[in-house]
Amino acid sequence: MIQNLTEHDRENLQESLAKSGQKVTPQREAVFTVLLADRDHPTVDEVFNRAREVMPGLSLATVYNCLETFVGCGLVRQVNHERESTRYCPNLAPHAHFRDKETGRVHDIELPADVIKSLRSILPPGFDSEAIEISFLGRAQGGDAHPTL
Amino acid sequence: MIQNLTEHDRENLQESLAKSGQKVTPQREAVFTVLLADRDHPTVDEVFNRAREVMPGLSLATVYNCLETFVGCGLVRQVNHERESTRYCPNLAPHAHFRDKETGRVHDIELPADVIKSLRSILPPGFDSEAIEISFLGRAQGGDAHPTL
DNA sequence: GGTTAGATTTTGAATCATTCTAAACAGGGA
DNA sequence: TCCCTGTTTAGAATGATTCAAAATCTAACC
Ligand SMILES: [Mn+2]
Ligand SMILES: [Mn+2]
Ligand SMILES: [Zn+2]
Ligand SMILES: [Zn+2]
Repeated sequence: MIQNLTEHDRENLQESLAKSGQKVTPQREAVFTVLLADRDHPTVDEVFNRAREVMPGLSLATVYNCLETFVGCGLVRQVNHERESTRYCPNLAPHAHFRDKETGRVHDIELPADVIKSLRSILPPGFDSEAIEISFLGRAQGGDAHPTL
Repeated sequence: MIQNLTEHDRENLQESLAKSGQKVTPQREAVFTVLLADRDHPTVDEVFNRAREVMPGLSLATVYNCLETFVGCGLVRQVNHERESTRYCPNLAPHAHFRDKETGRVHDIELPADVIKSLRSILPPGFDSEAIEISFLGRAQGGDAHPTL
């Protein structure tokens, strides 16, 4: 069931879009709502199908457009694994991703500042990095008592 | 100019293939030679074009087949960045990748054991990782005095 | 209230890396 | 030589994403 955005989330959406001269539209609001509802790193198709439940006329191209817009605004991150469909993540805190080989599910893994620092430190002089992507592949046993939920 | 494989590299190829019941073929040897000649993380098309110089009848499908075989044998790694074409890397040492935003080139970054350890340590209990991928995005100024060359 | 310019959405076609299929090919025994 | 099996090949198919053009919406202005 898709809840509406909280006042806070709506403002966040509104302001982030405004910064790049763009507006809140019903489609953007629906797509953003879907992303915040289940932070399970959905693919475009998954977002599309979820959003259509509440906005039947929504088109796939619009979902692509909205997600691209959000990435441009810094509202969400793309998450890629090999050449599978791109997934989308509204968690803006620095974090790595863990892909469960068995379920295919993607989990967020908190990334402490000192680990980021130790990673940056392996770069030879002259290498200036503005983004680091870290992904684990393996199995996540047991329940879901982790940051994703 | 594409050199032949060293005796050592040929044996490595032969034995790795043999382990999974496969043989050295002229096509596989050509593709492997190309991978070892310039460790610049070529795409399939780049491998194809380089290999054709020495084996004009080679087909693109065969390059895909050979590379898939090598990945299966553990002879090479795939390197992906977002949804760009997959690149191939014959460096089997644990290493991260640095993508230069300006040139598009991919550089190998040595990955010390203690950094790997500190990364594993951020996984919550129950998360068992068998592979970690790390990629930096940024600019690599200056010469090429780094592990790639 | 109507008009208009610009942004947004929609549909359907195009792209393109990759995978698939089925037919040739190779080569080491029987 | 003939067969068996793995390999290669050409071309078709796939599928996520992007593109192009027309339709729709919105907000500002008259
Ligand atoms: Mn889980
Ligand atoms: Mn360089
Ligand atoms: Zn995430
Ligand atoms: Zn590499």
